[in-house]
Amino acid sequence: MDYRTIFIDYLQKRGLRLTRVRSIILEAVFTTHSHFDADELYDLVRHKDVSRATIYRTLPFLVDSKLVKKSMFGLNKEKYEHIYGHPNHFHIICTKCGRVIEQIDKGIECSIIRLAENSGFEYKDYNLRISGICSLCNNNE
Amino acid sequence: MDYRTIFIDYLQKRGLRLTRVRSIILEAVFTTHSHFDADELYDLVRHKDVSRATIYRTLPFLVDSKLVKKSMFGLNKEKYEHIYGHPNHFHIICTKCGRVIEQIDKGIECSIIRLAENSGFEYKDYNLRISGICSLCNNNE
DNA sequence: ATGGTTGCAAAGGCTTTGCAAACAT
DNA sequence: ATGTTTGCAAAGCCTTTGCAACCAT
Repeated sequence: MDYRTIFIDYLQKRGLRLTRVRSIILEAVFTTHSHFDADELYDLVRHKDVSRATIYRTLPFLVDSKLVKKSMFGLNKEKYEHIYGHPNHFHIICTKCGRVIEQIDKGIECSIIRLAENSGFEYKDYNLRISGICSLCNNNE
Repeated sequence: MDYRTIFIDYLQKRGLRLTRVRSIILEAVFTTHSHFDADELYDLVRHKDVSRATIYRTLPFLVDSKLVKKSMFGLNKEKYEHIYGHPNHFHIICTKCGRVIEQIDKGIECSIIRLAENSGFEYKDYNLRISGICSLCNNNE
C-alpha cells in the first residue's frame, strides 16, 4: 500500500482533509532519504508557501499514522525519519563527526521483544542508539 | 572509588573548583533514585540557594565525568540519571501510564557491542528504549 | 454554508549567556 | 591577587497557539 493512501485514510477517519499543503509536506518527507528535523523539512517546502507552523501541525499526524517516527538522537532538536516501508532499524552514531549509520539485526530485535514480554509489557516499539567512534575518525588521529 | 572523588578529580584536572553549590548538586543527584530533569533537580536544591543557571552549568560536568548520563526518553525535556556504580541498563516505558522500568541483559548488550565493532566503530555506549503497554494498563481495559 | 486549515505573529517552555558581585585558592 | 563561580535577568532556540482569512466539501 502506498504511503499516500495510508495518510488519506488516516486523515479521513478523523474528519481531516488532505490539503495541498499537507500533500507537499508528505511528499517532502518521503523524498528525503535522511533524518530531518522540523526546520530542515521547512527548508524543503518553504518555497512552496508552506509555513513553519503547518510543519509543526502536520508532523504529529505523520507520526500518529506510523508513516514517520521520532528518531531520538536526543541531542537537542527532535529528529524524524520516514519509516513506512523500512524495517525497524537502529542507529550507530559517531560522537566525533556525527555520522549516522543504520543497521538491522533481527537477533537483537527478537531479544528485545522477548525481553519486553518477559517483563510483562505488550511490545510496541524500540529505539536503539549506539555511540562510538567511526573508523574514519579513528584513523585521522 | 567514591563519586565525590571522581568529581573532584574531574574538576581539578580542568582547573575547576568543588564549591559549596557544586557539592550540593552532586549530593542531590546521587540521593535521587529516579530519573530527573533540570527542573526537578532544581526543586531538590533551591532551598539551599542554588539557582537554575548553576544547575544547567553543572550538569554538563557531571555528564562529562561519566557520573551522570542523559537518559533519552526524548519526550520533551532532557532527562538524566546518575550511572556511576550502576551497570548499563535500558528502559521499558509504558506509553499509556508513563511508568518506566529498568532492565539489564548482558546478552543483548554483547550483541550490541559486537555489532558496533563489526560496523567499524569503536564502541562507546548505547541507549535502548523499549515502548509498550504495561500489564497494569492492559488489565484496566 | 460549514467546519477544517493556513500563515502570521505572539506566546510558551526549556536552556544558555552577559554581567557584576562573591568566592576559592 | 587572581581567576573561577554564582545568581539574576535577559536573550535564545525550538515549538505551540490564538486569530482572522482561506479553503474543501
